[in-house]
Amino acid sequence: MAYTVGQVARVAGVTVRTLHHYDGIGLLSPSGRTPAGYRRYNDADLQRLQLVLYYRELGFPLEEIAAIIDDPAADPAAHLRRQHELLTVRIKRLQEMVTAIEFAMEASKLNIQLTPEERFEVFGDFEPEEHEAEAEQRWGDTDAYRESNRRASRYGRDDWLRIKAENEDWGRRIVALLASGAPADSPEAMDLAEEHRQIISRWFYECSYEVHTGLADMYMADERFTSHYENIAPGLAAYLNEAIHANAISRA
Amino acid sequence: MAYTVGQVARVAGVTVRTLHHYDGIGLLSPSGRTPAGYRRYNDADLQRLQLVLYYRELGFPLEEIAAIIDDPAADPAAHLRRQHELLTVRIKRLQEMVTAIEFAMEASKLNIQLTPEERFEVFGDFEPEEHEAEAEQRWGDTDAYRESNRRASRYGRDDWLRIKAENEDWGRRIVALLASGAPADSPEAMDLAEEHRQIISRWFYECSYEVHTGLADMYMADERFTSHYENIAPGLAAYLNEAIHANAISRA
DNA sequence: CTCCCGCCTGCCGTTACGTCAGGGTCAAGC
DNA sequence: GCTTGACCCTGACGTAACGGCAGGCGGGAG
Repeated sequence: MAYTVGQVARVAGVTVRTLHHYDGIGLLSPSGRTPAGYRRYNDADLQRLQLVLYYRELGFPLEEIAAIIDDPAADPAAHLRRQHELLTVRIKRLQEMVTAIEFAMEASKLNIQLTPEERFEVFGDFEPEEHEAEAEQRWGDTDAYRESNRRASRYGRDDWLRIKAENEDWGRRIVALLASGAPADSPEAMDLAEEHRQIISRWFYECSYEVHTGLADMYMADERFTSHYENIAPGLAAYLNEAIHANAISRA
Repeated sequence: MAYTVGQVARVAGVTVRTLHHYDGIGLLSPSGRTPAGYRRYNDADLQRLQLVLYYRELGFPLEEIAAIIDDPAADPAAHLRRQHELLTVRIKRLQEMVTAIEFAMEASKLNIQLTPEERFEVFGDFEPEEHEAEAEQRWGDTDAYRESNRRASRYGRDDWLRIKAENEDWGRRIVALLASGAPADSPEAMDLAEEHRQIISRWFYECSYEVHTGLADMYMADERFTSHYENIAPGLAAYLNEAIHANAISRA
């Protein structure tokens, strides 16, 4: 029913010094002391310690942990639910890192060179939530968006490598075409626009000509997309936009 | 091809100060400087940074990370394999925490009270590896051991709750019997011994009478087991041992 | 009564940065 | 050519979460 520091430390897998520290900062003070001044922990203290350790494992600073635990509006069950949720989020994050590693392993086997952005995708501050929120706002709750998400979540590393390879191949060809001076409404340019549409259809969602031109206009309106294409080759964004429109008109 | 601190920081999701720090301690010094003294990072630096961040995420101290990365006997592929392995270990650990949480949620729903040991199972220093290594040494590569492991790995929280409940029920009854003064070779004691054998058979592995008596002797020889039973009630370990032997003889 | 282990309270050390302070740099715009 | 704002530099001190040690009391086994 009552435990000394050493016993608590052993069963909880922490050091005595840690318990002293938690006592010192008021995060976990034992419910009592012996006449000699020895700390005595009871079951309630252990329960609290368990909460502390879980939240600590999840990366919270101790001060915040104190606030969370002392929140009067949180019963034990609420903590369990919360920790469960946080744990699954962390696991998901680590699994993303695993797929990133697997991706890199595949890429290195195939001698594909990763860009810095790809390298740090899992760390970078592109903030998937932000991204996703923006995409949702922009795309709305359209069928295409949901379809894309549904399909994308099914792809494995091999698929992504294929997509990447296809995309890079296509990119090289349109850059070459732009450099060659062929106009954006030339048959070659329109063919590449058509190919772009089919890549999207094959891998992400059914992309009609109408949807395709809408996509092209969005590319132009969104600085993030234009800068992406402009970085590949200056003038490419506008060139692609024009080619997509020409293609849609000629095939309609 | 060459990046400033700020650019590197943004893409890698760290602060500029962190890069300064890594430079300061020699963990990651940029390959060059501009005439004005600005740090210039190239692709190789970014690659190294990526390694650093992965190992950091995995909880390694920076000094150790430097040693790992500068290990001449580790090519990029080896790092990928290593990180992959470490990540899966961490994921497994977190998943154990999840099952522990789920276990606690179930237990709290059913109003079952957890013991401190159970509470800290996932943290405690019982060191599963140590445990497992010992069990393997002790049990050898027996069929029973493998069977037990195979079955145990299939159980979910509900199963464990059932096992726990059954076990506690059995425990209460044998403690009561011991307290009642019934001798260890009384029919009641032998019935409880038989029940013990069947619990093991049902949940873990086929437990013959011979195996059962062997198990009982091992309990007696192993201080960890005896102290477990002695903690429940003094004299219980020896009582159970005797009852199991009596039961095996009478049914043989 | 002694011995050894466990507990106590300072107090300084360490890791991995955060956070200014004080001062140069660079590209853009007037 | 000059300003301006964003970006870079080097100290230097601060912080969180303990680790580790010193110096001293407590307590039960022999």
